[in-house]
Amino acid sequence: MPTIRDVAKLAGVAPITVSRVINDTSYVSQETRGRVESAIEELGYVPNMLGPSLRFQQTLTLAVVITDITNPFWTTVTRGVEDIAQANGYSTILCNTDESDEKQDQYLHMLLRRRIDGILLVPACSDAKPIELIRKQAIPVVVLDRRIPDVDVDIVRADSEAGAYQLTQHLISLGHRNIMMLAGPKSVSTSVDRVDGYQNALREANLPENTSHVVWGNYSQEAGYQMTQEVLTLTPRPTAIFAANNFVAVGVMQALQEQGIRVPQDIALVAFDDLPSTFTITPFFTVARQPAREMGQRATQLLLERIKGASDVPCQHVILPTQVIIRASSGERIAA
Amino acid sequence: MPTIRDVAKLAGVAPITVSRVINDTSYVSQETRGRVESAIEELGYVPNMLGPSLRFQQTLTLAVVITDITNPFWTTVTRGVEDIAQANGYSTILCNTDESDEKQDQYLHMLLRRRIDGILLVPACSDAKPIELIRKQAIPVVVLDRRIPDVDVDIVRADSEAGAYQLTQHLISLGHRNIMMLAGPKSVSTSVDRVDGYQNALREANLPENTSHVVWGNYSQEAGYQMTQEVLTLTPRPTAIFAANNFVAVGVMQALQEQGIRVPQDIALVAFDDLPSTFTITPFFTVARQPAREMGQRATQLLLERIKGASDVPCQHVILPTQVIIRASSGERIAA
DNA sequence: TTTCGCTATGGTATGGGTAACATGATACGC
DNA sequence: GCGTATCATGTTACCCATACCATAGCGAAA
Repeated sequence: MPTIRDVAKLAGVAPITVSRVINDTSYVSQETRGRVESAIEELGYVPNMLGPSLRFQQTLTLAVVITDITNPFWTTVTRGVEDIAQANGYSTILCNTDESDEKQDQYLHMLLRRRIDGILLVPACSDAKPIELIRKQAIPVVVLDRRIPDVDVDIVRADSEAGAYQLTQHLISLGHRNIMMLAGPKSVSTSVDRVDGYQNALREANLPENTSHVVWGNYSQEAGYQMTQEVLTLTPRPTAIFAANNFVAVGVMQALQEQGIRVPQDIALVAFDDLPSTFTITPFFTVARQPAREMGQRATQLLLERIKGASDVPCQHVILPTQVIIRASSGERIAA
Repeated sequence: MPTIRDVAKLAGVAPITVSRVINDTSYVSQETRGRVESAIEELGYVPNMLGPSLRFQQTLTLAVVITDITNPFWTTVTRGVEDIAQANGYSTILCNTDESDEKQDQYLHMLLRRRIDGILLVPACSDAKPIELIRKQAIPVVVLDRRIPDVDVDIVRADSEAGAYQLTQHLISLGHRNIMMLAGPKSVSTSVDRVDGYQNALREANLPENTSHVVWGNYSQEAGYQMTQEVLTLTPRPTAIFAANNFVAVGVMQALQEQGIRVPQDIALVAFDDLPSTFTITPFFTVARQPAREMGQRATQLLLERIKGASDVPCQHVILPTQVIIRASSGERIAA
């Protein structure tokens, strides 16, 4: 593969002159420029970034570490990241941890060895360790979507609590008094926040304490399916179900359909996270939609500011609003 | 950030000794090893890959260039790539071109500047240029999913033609004689192959020439929606529709539902590519499923062999079989 | 005429890890 | 007692692009 020296030799100039032609950083005569450009063309020269990366400790690379690449919510967040990264001349590396702490650790070490310039992290656990690991290398990091207790770090997330509060309120306003919450893992802050929002709505509606029913599981379709089967054996049977995310909601629907239970006639259903329109033939779920792309954009802007040296500014905690979209799955007002 | 020299100084040894401890490449006494390990721990030292990458022209990085990150088919292929890459000590960079030739070009140049070790490319167009660009830098490349005419290059793809042939045959066996094919772009080989499979099936069933009806569009839900609206104005109305991919199928369903046309009672529907089970509440579409994850794995194995220097072996063209899954959307046998 | 600024080009040092080579020390066999 | 194998550690050079400093010609202002 040709180097800048090969180009220089062919054009009869010094390497630095070739560099100047490529980056337009200083005076080069038209005549010399022409010779250099021909040489570049002839050799098919592509500059090697690794030299400057090593020299100037800057790789112009960001990393996005997400927990589930099959969830369109995360791929949409990733697009938001790319929007801003690309506009600022940065490339992105996408890492998928599958919610595994171990995989996350592997990826983080890999990223540190590569000396990437910044990390956008969706933590696989509510642990301070990964943040400390990154901080020790003085690499800027912005946490996405999830709170981490007892760590002062930049965070960009959606308002899970308010969204869950509104969804629950919507169900209550329709007359529901026995609402089942099918939550994600206890170790993930969004899951905890959504349960809090749900319980706050119940409390503020002055419903008796024992109306709160929460089943903890995880953010997957299988979990939604199993939790629903469990819930259907209860008496009295809940009149509404709150699914903590989109995958859980699909699992719920599968279990209900299998048992011949109709939504919303027999049981009302609401969920967090919208499903992508590219897959849902008829939008059906009443949901709290998170501004996924904007989350990615905001987080990346913040990260780039940190990279550019705003290290004295105190850590920010950006909370974006969710949007409740009422559709068929939550049904009409029911009799008391 | 500490370097190997800082560690060496603290441990009272030469940098190379630290290197030997980390990589276990030569003799180091237990006592020295202990001192070095403590120093690494104390400084929180993480080796900088950029040094060796520059020196030995090896970044231990592969790139996957896909055309649509929102399509789970491609994220599944990507997982297959990661399976093999990670097992061999390689990291992957994921690039999303959105079927744009220009974006593809930008990404490829970025990857070349980074001196990644190999590229898995889903070409955004049937053009030989991107391959030539990569080849000029002597970087191994394996093409995924799509044929490129007049270029000798390794390819791993699914058998679009056979899958389309079988799906069409299935419709014919159910009595359909007026089957509409809603294809992808003419510039993408899978689209062309699926049309060929469809037409071959018609021909072999000895159906009259004029039974072949193809509308060219692209692989999106919007296109499926629009093409369907167009098709519904035809007389006689087709009794069956063949959607060239999963997104198109969803668009078809939306258009049909809007017009109150039932599937499969009024129109039968088959499609290429399965929808992920995490989204589909009840699997409904009769589809030809491609072995996505396996495609990624096979392609990566091949790429790694090329990287390890099997450059004299002639280019391979791996074609994996598709699997036809018959579900409700294609319906029962109809009257002639 | 001298000084200054602008144009145009080049030499050298730098960054971090490690292959290749070099240097000792100890141990063992004959 | 000497050659040889093994253990243990160190020195130097290298990869590539470019910031920094240096050089020199030329025209214009002082």
